[in-house]
Amino acid sequence: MRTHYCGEINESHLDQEITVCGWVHRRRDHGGVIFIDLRDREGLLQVVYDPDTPEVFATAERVRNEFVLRVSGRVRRRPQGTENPNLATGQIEVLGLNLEILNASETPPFQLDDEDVSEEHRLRYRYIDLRRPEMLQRLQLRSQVAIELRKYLDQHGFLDIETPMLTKATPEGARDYLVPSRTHEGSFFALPQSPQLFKQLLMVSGLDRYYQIVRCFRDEDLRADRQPEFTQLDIETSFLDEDTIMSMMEEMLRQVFAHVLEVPLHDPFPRMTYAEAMSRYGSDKPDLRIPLELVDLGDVMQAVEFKVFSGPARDPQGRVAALRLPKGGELTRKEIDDYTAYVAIYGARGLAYIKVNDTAKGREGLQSPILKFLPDDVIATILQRTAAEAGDLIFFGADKTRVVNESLGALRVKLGHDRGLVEYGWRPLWVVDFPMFEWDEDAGRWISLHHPFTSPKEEHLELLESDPGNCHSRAYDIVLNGTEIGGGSMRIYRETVQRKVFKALGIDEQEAQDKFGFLLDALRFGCPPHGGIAFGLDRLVMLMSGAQSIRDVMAFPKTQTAACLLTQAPSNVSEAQLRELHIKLRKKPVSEKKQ
RNA sequence: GGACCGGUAGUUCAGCUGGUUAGAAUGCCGGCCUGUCACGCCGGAGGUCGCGGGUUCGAGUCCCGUCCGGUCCGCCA
Repeated sequence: MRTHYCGEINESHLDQEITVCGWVHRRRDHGGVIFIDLRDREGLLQVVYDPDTPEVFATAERVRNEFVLRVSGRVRRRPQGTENPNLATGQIEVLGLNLEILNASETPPFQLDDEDVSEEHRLRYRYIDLRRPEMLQRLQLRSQVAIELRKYLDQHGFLDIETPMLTKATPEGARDYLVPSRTHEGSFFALPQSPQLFKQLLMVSGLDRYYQIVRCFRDEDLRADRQPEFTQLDIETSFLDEDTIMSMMEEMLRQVFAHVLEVPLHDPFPRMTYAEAMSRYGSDKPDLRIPLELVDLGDVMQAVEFKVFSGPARDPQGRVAALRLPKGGELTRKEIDDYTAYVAIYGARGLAYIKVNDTAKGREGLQSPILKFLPDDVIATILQRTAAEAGDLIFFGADKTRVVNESLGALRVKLGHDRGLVEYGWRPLWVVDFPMFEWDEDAGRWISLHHPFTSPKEEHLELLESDPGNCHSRAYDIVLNGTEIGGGSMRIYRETVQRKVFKALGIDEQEAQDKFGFLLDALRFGCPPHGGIAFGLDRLVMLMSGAQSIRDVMAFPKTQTAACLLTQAPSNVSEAQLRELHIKLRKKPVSEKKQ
């Protein structure tokens, strides 16, 4: 019978006899007594065994680290001078009167108080890694966040409705995880990339406020914030417009942050158009904690002799922009070279810069290999627009707009972190007014920026055919401290509009019918105007817990090659299993990986 | 598909321009210690240097390949 958690015992239990269960965090012998620090998910409690109880003392001597114990004893104040201020339970201890070894343990593969254990070992022995207080707290936080989200949504009339895990492959978007059908030879289910279409169908049904905390699957390469299976808070509503949905979602997040972290978030969250975000930050998910901004210089660079600048300045697809780094004059040549290499990752062919020594002296107060290419009036404009001060460094990007945005946008974030410019706090932001499409060079067609079910702006409906590139959508993303934690949109609810969007995407009638016939059908049977949003729960909890990767807020994450080190999945299966699924392997599977 | 970093006792790491018996800390085992709590002291065990090949009189170290872990680009409607 468990009566208490170790970490819960406090002065209110003084002189009481209590029973706790837990793992031996550390056993020490000293002065003829045995000290056992017993650990559970709530914390540590020190239990003392002395030779006055010889039988129990003998058992205590057999105890090793990570043994599982049930301990009974009397709570007492620690003797004067032996209190441990580092422990929540450090003022009291338990005089052990009984001791049951529930299970022994081998020496664990790594020490729980070692913070530098490789992730490989942590994942291989995840069940031990999760014993660490840091990991337990993250999972507890995750649970609290989920509860607060559910509470808010329940109070606002949302229904939690489950949708299929075995569903239909989607032609657009990420790669699907496929599941072969045994009963339909040669056919496959796909695991859902998101429940997008099912939640829209629920709107057709009149379940006008839906939510689900749901696993989603995407067979794409991994990142620190991307796992092949991840959890989404999926939401859809009918008859509400985007302003209403956004303010409702804001309120939900404010409530979660207030209740879980006791942190107030802005009210309301600021909003910014996609165009402004790209222009000022080179990113559609700007980290507003970093006080650096891109400044456009295309207009003044068109006439300069320096082709590196004038070329992109004259190119309608090009951009010339500056990024001022306060006190950047301190950077060494090596550091600047490193940043040049850094922006090269994003396709930038160089990283021009000007060191500002004295703003009053004009050209003479500056230092840069490119100065000789720039006339005085251009230099004056640069200094004026960037608001440069003595000691600053101004970086330049000049290339295709996409390359300038990605490279300077990434540089801005890196400089912010490297130079300690990231401000403390939470900076949520709505990004709105996205383009419907972007041009895919390789495919030679337009593709959805959001997804094919996103509604175009009413006033842009005609542009679907005449000028898709300038057609904007009713989509909105929510960004927190530079991480996209959610995205949503008003959906298409009229069949004719949906057909036009498919057409703009190069999906012909036949394919539209094959892949999305059920949706087009549904839209004909009284589909209400609707819209929603989906939050990345892992990313949200990662930010709230200060973790560096979503793996740290998932109990059993996968490695970068999408493998599970704990179970050794994926693995080979028997010939018989494959035969039932009508699958023939072309090659013999590679032999099992070594342990 | 690509770039970069890493892989050496159980764990975290050091190991220089190649050199003879591969080290430290911690953990583990044994002994000592009358209140420890990162206890302390003494002793001990513990290694296919990820794997394969090559260069060399000689490889943990250099070269090639490969596997694994990580960060990133591409990819992620």
